[in-house]
Parts: sequence; C-alpha cells; structure tokens
Amino acid sequence: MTERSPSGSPSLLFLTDEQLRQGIEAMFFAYRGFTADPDRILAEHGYGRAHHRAIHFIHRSPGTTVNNLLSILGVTKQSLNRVLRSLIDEGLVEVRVGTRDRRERHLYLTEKGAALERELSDVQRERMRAAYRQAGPEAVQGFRAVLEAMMDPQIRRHFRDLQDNGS
Amino acid sequence: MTERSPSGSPSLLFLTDEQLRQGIEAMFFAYRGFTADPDRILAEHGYGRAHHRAIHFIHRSPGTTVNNLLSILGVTKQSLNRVLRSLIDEGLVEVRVGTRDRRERHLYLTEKGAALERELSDVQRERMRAAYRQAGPEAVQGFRAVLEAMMDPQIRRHFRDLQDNGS
DNA sequence: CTTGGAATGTCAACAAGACTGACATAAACT
DNA sequence: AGTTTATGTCAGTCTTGTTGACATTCCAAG
Repeated sequence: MTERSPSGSPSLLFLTDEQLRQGIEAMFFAYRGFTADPDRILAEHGYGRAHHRAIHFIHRSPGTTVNNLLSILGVTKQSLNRVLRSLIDEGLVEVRVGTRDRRERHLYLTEKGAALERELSDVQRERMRAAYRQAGPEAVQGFRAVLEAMMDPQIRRHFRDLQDNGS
Repeated sequence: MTERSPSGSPSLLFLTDEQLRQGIEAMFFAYRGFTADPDRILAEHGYGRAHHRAIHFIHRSPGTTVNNLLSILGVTKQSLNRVLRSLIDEGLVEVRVGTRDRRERHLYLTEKGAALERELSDVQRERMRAAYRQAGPEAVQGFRAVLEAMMDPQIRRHFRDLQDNGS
C-alpha cells in the first residue's frame, strides 16, 4: 500500500521479478509437499493421484454425475473412465443410474471407498493444519486469497460452488 | 490467537475439517491455474513441464551440476537425463565439463534457452503478479508463509538456499 | 413418432514423464 | 590399486494424460 514501483506507477504492490520468482518456486515446492503424504498411501494401495482426485470429489459431492466430475477435474472422459472403472470394479465407488435422467450415472463412495478417503484426507489435512499453525492465523487468510486469485475464472466458480455446498 | 478448539486444546488456531478441506481444494485448483499458461507455451514448442522445471532451475542457478538439479527436482537421473538430452540436442542448454572436478557437468542456458525461459516466466510471473495484486499486500506474506510451512524440511532448505543466492 | 443431440461407455493407439534395475565410463579420493 | 562419485545410457514398466472412432441409451423437440 505504501510502496510504489520505481517507474512511479500507482500499483498497490511493488514486486520485483525476484520476489515473483520466489513465489513461483514456493508454489512448486509446496505442491510437492502437499501431495507427498497421500502419494505414499496411494502407492500402498496401488492407486495414483488421479484416483485420489476422483475419490475426493465424489466424497465431497456424493451423487455427482460423471459429466460434473469431468468439468471439475479437467480431464477427458476416457481418462476419468479408466480411473473410475478401477474404483468401481474394486468396490470403492458405487454407481447409481439417475432416476429422473437415466443416462446419468451418479457416483457414491462405498464404505471401503470412504475408508480410503478418510485415510488420505487425514494425512493431507494434518499437513495443512500444521502449515496453518506454523504460519499463523492471518497467514491463512492471505494464503487462501492468493490461491483463489490464481485460479482460472471458470474453476474459481466451481471452487466457490463447492464451498457453498460444503458448509 | 484468541480462538481455541471446542475440546479446549491450547492450539493457536481452531480449524474445522471443512476449512482445511477448502484449503486443500484451493491448492489443487490454484496449481492448475499456476501451470496453465506455461503449459500452453511449452506445448507449442513440443516440450512439457519437466523441461520447464529444468530450464527454470538452470536459469536460476547457472552452472549448476546434474546432481544438484536432481536433488532439487526430486526425480531420477534417468528421468532428468531424458529431458536434459533433448534440451541439449536442441541447443537450449549448454554443458561444460567442470574444471576443478572434470566428472561434473555444469549446465547453462544458451541464448535460445534463455529466450524460452523468458517467455515462460513472463506469463507465469504475470499471473502471480495479478494474483498478488488482487489479494493485497498482507495476503502475499501469508501466502508465502503457508507455502513454506507446507514444504518438506529438506526442500525448504533448498528453497531458502535459492532465495539467498537469488538476492 | 421420429429424429437429433446429450450423456455415457468403451476400444485402440499413442505420448509424456515418472519409475526400477543394470551396466559403463571417467575421474577423484584414499 | 581399489573404491566411491558423477554421469550417462539401455531396457522395461506404470500412470495418466491425449485423440479418434463408435455404440448405447434416452430425453426432448419437431
């Protein structure tokens, strides 16, 4: 607020390329830490990150359709289908044909699926909680604000929809 | 600071699972936005994210060795070598045999490599700058603090080393 | 009632990028 | 002289993404 760029521009922040670069690197390294714990658990079960993402969002929005999941995950249906197939075949996800529109497939976690979801989200939340605690309460606000600003607009809408449903 | 958990534990922050889950999703969606612009450019040039990472860190630490790069990127030498080979063959990276230790290969960007680096980091910095501006100055501090706290300790050391060299 | 289009599933082929394991070479260290 | 270190490379595998093609089901509009 008080700083201005050397060129005299009235921007709110004066940020050197070096500061921005550090933000970029922080994002890269932090994302590795962010996925490290779930990756270990997934490997034990013979799954990958793609399975985690599917499980996460099915847990988050039980009964979601395949198409809905596709637009959230941003992958092709073929790619999602491969992942979904293994989750269904191995009894982690249950499919129910839509009652109103019987083309739609509504997805739910089974007890087994919910158990893995819990295992995965426990470690991930724990890391998030530890980071939040270490960084302090004000930091959490800032963290969330920057992340939201970094999303593509369409995704930001998805994100906010999820928030509204979730609480 | 002022809040406490309902169980009465003396933690600094009271964070519901729901709040933590939102942080996790924010991280996932934001990372997609974070990589979206470079991904587009890389695809035009026939490269991938792995090339971007190599280029980034060679630019950041000119003359870095293969081993050093390996420990920063956290991949196997076979994986890095594939990427490095194409960058060298196509004249984006130059290799110089070490003078003190002639086993070491020191890596530098060529003019062509530096040009691509600039192209990539321009768009990525622009997104970072926009997110920072949108979120405000205090948010940037918090963002950085949480990201650092989320890194694995060894990586955090790497990260801080880079910062010290960078400025 | 028919037809168009939407939602879904599936097959095949391919590519990037990660992995392991094994082996080769050169240089440095002891 | 023997060992360790730094690097490169070959071969094979896995996950996860892609495109393209095609089938099925079924709602909804004409």
